Amino acid sequence: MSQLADQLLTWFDVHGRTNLPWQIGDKDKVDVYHIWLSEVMLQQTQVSTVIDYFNRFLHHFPTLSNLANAPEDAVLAQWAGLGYYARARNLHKTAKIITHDYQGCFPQKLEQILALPGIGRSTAGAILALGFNQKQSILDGNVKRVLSRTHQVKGHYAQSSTLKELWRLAESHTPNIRTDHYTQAIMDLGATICTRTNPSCSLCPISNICKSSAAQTQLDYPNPKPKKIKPSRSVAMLVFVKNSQVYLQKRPSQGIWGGLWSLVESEDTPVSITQSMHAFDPSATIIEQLPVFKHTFTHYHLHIRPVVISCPSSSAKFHLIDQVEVGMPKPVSKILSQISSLTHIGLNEQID
DNA sequence: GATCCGTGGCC
DNA sequence: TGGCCAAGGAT
Repeated sequence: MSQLADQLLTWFDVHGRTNLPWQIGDKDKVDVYHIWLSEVMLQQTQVSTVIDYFNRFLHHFPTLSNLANAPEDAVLAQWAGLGYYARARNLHKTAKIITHDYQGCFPQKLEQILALPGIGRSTAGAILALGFNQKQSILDGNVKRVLSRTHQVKGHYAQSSTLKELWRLAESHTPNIRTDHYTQAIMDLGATICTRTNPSCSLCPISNICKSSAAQTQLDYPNPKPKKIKPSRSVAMLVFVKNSQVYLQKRPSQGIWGGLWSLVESEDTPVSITQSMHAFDPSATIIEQLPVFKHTFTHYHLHIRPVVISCPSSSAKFHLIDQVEVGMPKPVSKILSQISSLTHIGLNEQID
């Protein structure tokens, strides 16, 4: 066993996290469904954010079979607000595949798991290591940070040569025994000791073999990615209102907010807004313009102008604001919560 | 290899 | 305030 793994396992026995929701299973045995769900939720998402979503999701879909048989809208509704919605759609697809192709039992071979939608190399390794104690490696953000510091790996993560070297190191350190504990341990170290800013090297169990610690260059690793300017876009969101209800439409599965229900969008110009609202309902009239606000994605800023529009003669299908059982993007639910508080357009009045 | 894909917390 | 990025994967 590598010295790093040995010292990490010793540290884990005292300082490792053991109370995360997905670490607790019946009969002291983890549930692979829970491990898989947590790993997908944790992709590019911090533990503190995931915990509430994880518990609520499991409450709605207690078993993999429940998930497979649920409507996609119900799954997306539980994912709403968590972001990266392809994860939810792929999770649902994979649940169906496991139900139909694997008799409901999670496959235990790397090639089988890698073939499932939404599961890449690192998530596959995590499922096998944490769920089945197989000797498989992971390379998530924590492991990348720990290993790039320990071994002073040059280059940023987007470079394939850097990833290749980090994967080589990750596999070289993965022990034959207690792979489950080691996998949890190196993630715990990255999350609690070897943090991105202000790492606690004095408390680190592997500082004696860490090249960055010896050279006092911890903050130089991982090397930062060259930064890019985020472009800005503008859009008007049309809130069509009728009898205390709003109009929502399901977005295509491809692209931003795929599969979620959102407002009608228009180019943010008076002419375009007018055209769009009259195309929806010739008798539509603007009730109110709410303040423009900014929503920032990973790769661009979006300036949103909500326009509240009355369309009493529309025959489209509307939704009761407080009874939307589908997934909505964060800015849309934000707009609807503002609408709900507007007393002067009658939305807070109950109707029959 | 580069880009797309969400959101929230941190400093 | 705003840039940064977190238990990545798909194309």
